[in-house]
Amino acid sequence: MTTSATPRERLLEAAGELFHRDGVNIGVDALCKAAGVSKKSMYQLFRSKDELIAESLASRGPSYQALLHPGPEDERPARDRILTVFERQDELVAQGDFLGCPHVSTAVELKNPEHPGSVVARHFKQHLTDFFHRELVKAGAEDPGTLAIQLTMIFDGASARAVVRAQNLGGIGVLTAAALLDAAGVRASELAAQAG
Amino acid sequence: MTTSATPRERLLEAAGELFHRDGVNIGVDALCKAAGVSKKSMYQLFRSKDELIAESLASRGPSYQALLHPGPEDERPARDRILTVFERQDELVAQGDFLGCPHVSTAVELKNPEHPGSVVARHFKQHLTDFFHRELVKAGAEDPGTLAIQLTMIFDGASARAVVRAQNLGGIGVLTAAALLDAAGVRASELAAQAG
DNA sequence: AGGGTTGGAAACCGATCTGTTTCCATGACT
DNA sequence: AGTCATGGAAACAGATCGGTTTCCAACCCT
Repeated sequence: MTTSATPRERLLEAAGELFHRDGVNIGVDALCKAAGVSKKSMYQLFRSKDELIAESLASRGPSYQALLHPGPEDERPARDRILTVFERQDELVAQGDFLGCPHVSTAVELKNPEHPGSVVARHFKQHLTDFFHRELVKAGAEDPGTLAIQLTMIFDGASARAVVRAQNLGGIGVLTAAALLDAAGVRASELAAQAG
Repeated sequence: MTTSATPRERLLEAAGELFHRDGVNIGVDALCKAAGVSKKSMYQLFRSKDELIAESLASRGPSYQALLHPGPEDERPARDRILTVFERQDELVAQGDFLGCPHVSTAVELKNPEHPGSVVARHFKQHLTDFFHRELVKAGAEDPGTLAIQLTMIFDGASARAVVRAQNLGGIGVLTAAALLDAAGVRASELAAQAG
């Protein structure tokens, strides 16, 4: 029985997992059953299924981000902090239970870019790009704006490969991100140029 | 009325479009209505909706490929032929009616990698990788296998950006692919080393 | 013109969808 | 102990799902 935490938390947790595993077309009945919450309660806590989609995606954002990003206690150079994201992603893919980035998958399934869930997905991608951008500025990269977008693109490309189960060379994301950083002059030996 | 071509062709055409635009969860009724074909005929021509998904995806593969790949009459160096794929993709994205790679979207929605539609998607991605590989071998690249996969990954990453409507720098795919080719020594000035 | 095949329109099946409602068991507060 | 709010179980509504079947109009060939 899943009777810990509040009904709202249980719903967000179950929704986050089931929407990702089975797609956003999973029924509300199955969702509520998994959460141990009645439909009545669900519709008191959320206006609609669409709102639950968006809120569950948003609620899992921080933990997903924490899983990928290096913490502030990691004081290695920006280049290593950036590559950490791709290393962690590769680990998830290697574990075999990686179903693609939940935000991208949800946006793909929803189709409508105005859907609240698509908006959340877009914001999450922006957060990732912003992280890359901050680190690239620290590293003194020449065009951090473009490079940050390129890195995000590689991240999503690596996700897509996992989804279609394309032949996977382990570490292809790290390898490609590193190649781009090299090309941009953000080398391993580069000193972090703090502007603080 | 859509009464040209055979019912089978009309179905494949409508299915290819509607599955892509509305997702694979669109109903068989809507599909048949769009194709001007009865459900009875549909189920005489295809064993199930799942088979129709796979066959419509497969049937649109060649034209999608022709849209992206340079033809054999394009005798420019391999590097240019490779970049053509990304240029054409950028054009599609810029037109605004780009909903992501149909193969990746379908695989994302189906979840099950054993689904016949997912198998078709995987094969399509392999074809793209194979094209890159052939060109890279022609260009004498050092590690064509890895680089071909990296290019495919960039292709899918660029698709994902379009789907989530992330901030789009025009030509980010071309730019990134070119950077990778540069890093691998497949330069614009490189002479094609035909092994024929 | 007449016989036979093709294929569309639509009813039908049971299951499931989102969302609402009713009913009742439980637990907290006084 | 008695009142009251919380929330789960489940029936319900109307629509739609994938898939099957019936019926009939339109065409083919001789």
